[in-house]
Amino acid sequence: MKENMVEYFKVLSDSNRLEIVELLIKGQRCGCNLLSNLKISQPTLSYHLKMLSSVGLTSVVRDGNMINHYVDKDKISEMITFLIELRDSEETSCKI
Amino acid sequence: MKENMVEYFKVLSDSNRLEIVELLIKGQRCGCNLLSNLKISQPTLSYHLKMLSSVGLTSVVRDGNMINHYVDKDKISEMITFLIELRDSEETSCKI
DNA sequence: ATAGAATATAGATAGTTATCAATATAGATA
DNA sequence: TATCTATATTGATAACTATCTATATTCTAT
Repeated sequence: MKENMVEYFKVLSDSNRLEIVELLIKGQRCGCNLLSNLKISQPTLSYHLKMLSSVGLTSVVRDGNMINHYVDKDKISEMITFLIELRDSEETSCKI
Repeated sequence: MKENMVEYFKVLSDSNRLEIVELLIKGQRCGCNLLSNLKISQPTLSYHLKMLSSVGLTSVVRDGNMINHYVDKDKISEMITFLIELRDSEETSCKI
């Protein structure tokens, strides 16, 4: 679980990737659409999209020539759950 | 807001720092205490603690020789709020 | 004032990351 | 099949990161 979180945090710790997620969460899009909304080259976008899907935050579905990307909201929910549990850890836990 | 999030994600995207936050959230601790719970050198710990406090995720309070660190839970709450709003963004938003 | 403990800084380094230009691949369709 | 569009890969590079050892600083208490 925690190792997953480190991966998710890492992937979201780049402003271009976070922007991509913000765009995708409103509905799936192809790379060419994303490209017109970002100030990066196509290979760089491809690299970022690969990072996102490599940890499972996004998935893809082909549509003819285009490849549509979408966010797996369950992964976002996992992050939310993790952070809530982290925040609400009891102070009375064993400190060693 | 979003730039803050990128910073928070970056700081939490290292397993040692996430471990530090998990230890600190249960109650404030000094570096020497943290050190005994981690497999890193004292300077490396100092470096990580500085990263955490530089973005405001932790703060410090001196207690004699020791410096106690504690997590600012409001920052964790900010992350939770951000992720919830991200996840629940309406699909009907403008796609351009 | 000196000594000891806790913490910080400096300097070095191996590894990682984000980025690009150039090129390759894959799929659709004329 | 030839070509066009979308996407991926390669190779290069500058910048950044995590880590260490060695050393410095800071504070407390003797």
